[in-house]
Amino acid sequence: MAVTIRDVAAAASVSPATVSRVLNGKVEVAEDLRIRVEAAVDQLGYRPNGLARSLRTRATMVLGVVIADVTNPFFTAMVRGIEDVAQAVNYSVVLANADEDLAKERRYLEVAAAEQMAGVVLSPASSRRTDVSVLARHGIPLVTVDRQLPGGAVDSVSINNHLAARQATEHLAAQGCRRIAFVSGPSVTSTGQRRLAGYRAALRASGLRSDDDLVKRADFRVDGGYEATVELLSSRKRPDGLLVSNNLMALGALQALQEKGVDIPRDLAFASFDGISWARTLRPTLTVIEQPTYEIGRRAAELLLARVGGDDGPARDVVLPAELKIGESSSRL
Amino acid sequence: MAVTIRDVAAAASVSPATVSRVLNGKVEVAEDLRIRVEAAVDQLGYRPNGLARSLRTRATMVLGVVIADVTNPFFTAMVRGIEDVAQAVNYSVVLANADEDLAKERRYLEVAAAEQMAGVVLSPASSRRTDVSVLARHGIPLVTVDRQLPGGAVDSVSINNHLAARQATEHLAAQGCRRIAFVSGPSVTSTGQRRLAGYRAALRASGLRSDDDLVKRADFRVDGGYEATVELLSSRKRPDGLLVSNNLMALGALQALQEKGVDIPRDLAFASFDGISWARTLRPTLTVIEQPTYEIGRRAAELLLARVGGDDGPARDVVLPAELKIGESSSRL
DNA sequence: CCACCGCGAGAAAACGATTACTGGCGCGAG
DNA sequence: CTCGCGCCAGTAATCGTTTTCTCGCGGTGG
Repeated sequence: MAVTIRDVAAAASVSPATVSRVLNGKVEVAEDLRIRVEAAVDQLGYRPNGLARSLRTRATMVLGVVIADVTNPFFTAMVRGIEDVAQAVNYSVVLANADEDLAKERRYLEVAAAEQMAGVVLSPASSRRTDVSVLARHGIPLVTVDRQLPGGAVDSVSINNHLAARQATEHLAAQGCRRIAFVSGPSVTSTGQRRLAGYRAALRASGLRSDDDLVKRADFRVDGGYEATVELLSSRKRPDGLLVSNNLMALGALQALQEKGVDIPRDLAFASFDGISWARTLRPTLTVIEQPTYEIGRRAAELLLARVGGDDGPARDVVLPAELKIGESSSRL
Repeated sequence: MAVTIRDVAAAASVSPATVSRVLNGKVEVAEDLRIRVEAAVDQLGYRPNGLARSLRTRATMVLGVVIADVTNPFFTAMVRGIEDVAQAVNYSVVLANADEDLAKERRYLEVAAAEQMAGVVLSPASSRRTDVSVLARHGIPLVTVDRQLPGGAVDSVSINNHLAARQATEHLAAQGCRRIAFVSGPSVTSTGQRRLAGYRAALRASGLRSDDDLVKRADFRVDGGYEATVELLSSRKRPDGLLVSNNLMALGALQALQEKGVDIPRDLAFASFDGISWARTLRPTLTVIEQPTYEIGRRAAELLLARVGGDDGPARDVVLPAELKIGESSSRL
């Protein structure tokens, strides 16, 4: 059914080894043989079996990208950056959706190992419980993005989440907000932790009282942001500022605010992480901490390809600048 | 370095064959051997090499999904449907981003073939020039989604694009629009063709004159939608209705309309294909043709898995219902 | 009591490629 | 002229599994 290298060899009256040599072009092969082989190849429509090849060479030209949420434009934009770098050197990129779920994440890491992917880009579902040992065991390089793993043993690309959250919170404080609420991501992710810490640091720096009722943890999804915000608004003393720690939750929050008739920015100043590139049409325009998503992807891919190429220097943590873009949603002055 | 089945066999003092049998659980193996093997497996942390396994069995438990644009929530939502069905029967799903680019698409189809994926879900970049023969040659089942291939030889899941476009256009006409413009997708995609045809049919049915200046082709991306709309607005006789044939272009269109100070729906009634989940927070609310994205993914996966399972009945075209959801953006009465 | 049958486990072939090794040939140098 | 070296292509080993085949053992039936 499928045509193999032996079929080609037979058709060209040469040995399989010669066919292989022609195809990989590493060593010289006599002109006439090469021509016969090439003719046979495209007459038969031969495609090498990638599995067999990879099994033998112990290397694929495929990078795996295991992201936390495939429906989040933050991650998909990043993927574009990875792809562009990878394709330039002839690597393919496949995506897997871990869905913020440790079991799925693990499963896909095992797939990556089983398929002997050349390298993996991962945004770990949990800083503590994500287990990347399966990759290490197979010698597969890993770069984390957006989130980090403890120990500092693996390369990472991210932004300074603590600083970014702090700046955004201080911005809200500077706008006169006294009760600044925070919709946090899962505390098991490094970004969740650091953004929360940055928020708290900003409150201290601004001389504002930290109030546990003002912090809600959600799951980085739209519905979670919605519910967290509804809760925040149901308290006796409503917040007058709100920072949401990712884009999807921000959408949920906005909907909740709208439904409750909260006017932005008059009643509440609003800011969130991760612009949604398409939010330009929203009014009021949003104040966001914008991450260089495409660049994050690029850098991650570059780091990874360097490792794939044999670089075994110490782990690097690339920290890219995030920008606080102030829009109408937080302008109260 | 990596631990193989022979290592396990040696550790358990059995033959590799026995280890394989224990792991796959097909045939009975004596209790004591089984226990020894299992102990050795998790003492050594053994993971079977997927490449070798797939090479031998000529089958993987991986489905490939090659989509036209990974940053488009329409496609990623669909992926979730595919995943849920696949994971339920222990298949993994990997994504590839063809980027509406025939070369990249081809490349990923070849990767799918080379990796001997069990099946492929594809939204073809071109109805005519997309070449899926590499899959056929390897006997890899294929299901197209959102778009179809000519010949009716492969399973597909989509909506009735002609009807949907027609209904939306007729709705705009019923709102009193006389000059209804259309921002079309690439004419090389089946959806692009059919939506355009539906639009034209509606104009005829409504007794409206069809005017070529009212139709702009763009590329299914935000910027394309923006530019097309700017052009439409720059004509002497501005349209008073606009249908945009996908979600990303709709965003671009909205931005253009906003910048040009066009009031929706007073100056222009607006409708578009493919809801954007977060558009709920937009004012005015949008009139959209909403596709059952998750369900499209589910059905595609089910069809595909049936084929993987050996079903070789005639090709099926599943047509799911789309719903015209009327929002404020088109309500002029 | 022997032969055969069945069963369970090991030996070995296979999957389809790459690549180390081998052998033959041609050419150059001694 | 002969020896040897180098080059090129073919043979065969190899990657890590699965699976067929084979073999040995024990039990049963004739």
